[in-house]
Amino acid sequence: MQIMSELRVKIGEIAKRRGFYWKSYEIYGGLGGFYDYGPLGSVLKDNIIQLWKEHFVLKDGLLLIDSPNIGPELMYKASGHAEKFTDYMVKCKKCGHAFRADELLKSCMENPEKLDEKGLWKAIKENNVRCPDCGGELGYPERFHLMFTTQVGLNKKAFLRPETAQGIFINFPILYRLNREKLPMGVAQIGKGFRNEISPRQGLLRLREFNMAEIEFFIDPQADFPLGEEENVILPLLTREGKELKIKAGEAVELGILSSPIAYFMARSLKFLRALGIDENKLRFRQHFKEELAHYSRDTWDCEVLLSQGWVEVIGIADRGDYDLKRHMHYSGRDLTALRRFKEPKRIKIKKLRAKMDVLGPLFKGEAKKIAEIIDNMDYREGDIEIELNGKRVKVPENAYEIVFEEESIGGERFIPHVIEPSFGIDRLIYAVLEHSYYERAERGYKVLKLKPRIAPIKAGVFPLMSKEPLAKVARNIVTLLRNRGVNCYYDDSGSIGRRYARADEIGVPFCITVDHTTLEDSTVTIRERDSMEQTRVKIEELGDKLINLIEGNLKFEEV
RNA sequence: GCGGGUGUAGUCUAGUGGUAGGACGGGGGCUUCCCAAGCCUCUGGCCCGGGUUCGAACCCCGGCACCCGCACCA
Repeated sequence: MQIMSELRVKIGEIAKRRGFYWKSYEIYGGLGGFYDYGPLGSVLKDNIIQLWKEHFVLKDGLLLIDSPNIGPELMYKASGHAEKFTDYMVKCKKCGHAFRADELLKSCMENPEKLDEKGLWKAIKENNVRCPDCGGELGYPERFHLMFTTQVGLNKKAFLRPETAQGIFINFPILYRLNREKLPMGVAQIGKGFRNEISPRQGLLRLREFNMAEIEFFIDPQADFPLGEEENVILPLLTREGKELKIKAGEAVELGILSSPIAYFMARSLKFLRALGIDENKLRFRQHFKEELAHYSRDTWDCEVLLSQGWVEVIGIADRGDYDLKRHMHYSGRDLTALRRFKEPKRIKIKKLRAKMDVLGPLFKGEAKKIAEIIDNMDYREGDIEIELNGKRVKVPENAYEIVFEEESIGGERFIPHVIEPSFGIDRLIYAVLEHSYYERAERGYKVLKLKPRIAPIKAGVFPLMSKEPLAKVARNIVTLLRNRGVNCYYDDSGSIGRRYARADEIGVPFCITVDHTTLEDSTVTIRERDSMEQTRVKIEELGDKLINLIEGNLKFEEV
């Protein structure tokens, strides 16, 4: 563990010195839980997001949306966050120290977390709870919100979103239509989330403003969910009961350990992490304990990665059931259901009532039309009917309506879709990638980030062997040539060639191009591969193609 | 939020009541120089605020941040 926490320090040191990330607002003394991404970190983040989009949005055919960070209070009442994302605090009137109200009451009652503020206040008084620090009298419970509040316009209360998910749920009807009213439907959103953490520590791992990539996958709970080619992916699981197993996705579903959609997204996530360069031996899916589940969740599996601080959640795959759509339906009054189509439309014969206007007209005069409408919409019944009209009870005689047989064709039934939510913590992934990529060569504490070429912020360094003409000029031309091909590269002629390789290795540059004296004779340059430190010569005119193929993974270095 | 620790150049660090020294890095230069080579040269620092003092990087108080533990947490 000693070595592990040294690793965290080393990553943090490189991050700041070379420009991956650093604490925000340092010149004003800093602000906890906020980080800046520097020139390298921003590109690394972009590359990871780009890979995520390819891996999920493109390959799983997801609908990508982008909704606001600020949302109205009512929406967060509906989502449950306004209520559940709150803790009650009590402050000591004497020493001013603050405590969580339910914590103080734990010793004298059961389930204090279920109390509202009045209940808490009553319980504190009844049990004569005093300040644990000084014994002073405690004040009235106050809310401590894990959501940041703000105001829209003059006085409309609003929140900064704690997750991007709500922006997807509330748009379900539009998205469902855009998906041509078909399920399953996956919707993705990449953006920021905000949580006013009580104690944000550990660098990028616990931020108050963080980047997330979320998928809300809407399914019909009654429909099959085929795993396809993910069936044989081997998943490392740690169940709620503490069982550790490595098992094929398909088998885990058969044994009832996982539901199909959860197994599917585990397999997909595993492949994504592999592409990022996460060490597969330091990765597991851990099932949440019952009491650990978020208020909206019925089952959750965290994908955890072993880092210097222990196992850290980087992805959460939650079964949110129909919780969110149901709540938003209730609070907004809108229809958020989907249609489950029958294989063949059902034809049903129904008995209905139809008003006879020739009888109703003379009987009820001006009110006849309204009464007829009510009768037409009534379920089948017999005998005289009593209906309410403008607060009055009205008796409609049996002969004022007739019974008709109608045949209706019903194409399907409406239901509230269930949601599977794979949620990715981008900042945590960035940190995990850095830790898992870091190693030192035997000589002189030489530091290397073995970032995969696809996500490495800089793909190539171009060096003249000596900073002399015409070598330097040729090297500069190569930089221009590569940039025109879209390869992010840089020129460096400072210090010895070894030092330039070392600088490049430390920030994960996968390939270095060197212009030497041979170049002047036959227009070839060397490509040096970062991890093997081996070199090969290629013609300048082939350099662009070969480098791009190396970066994309279409070509292995040994094949060049 | 509680308890303990820490805060000196970009990074790591020496110093301790008389306002800072090193190493590495970074810039420029020299050396036909392929894995942090050598030489010359330049660059740059006491977390912030208040107090004690003739004088504070050092002592005291407050703040901010970081680390360890507890608690909390998607």
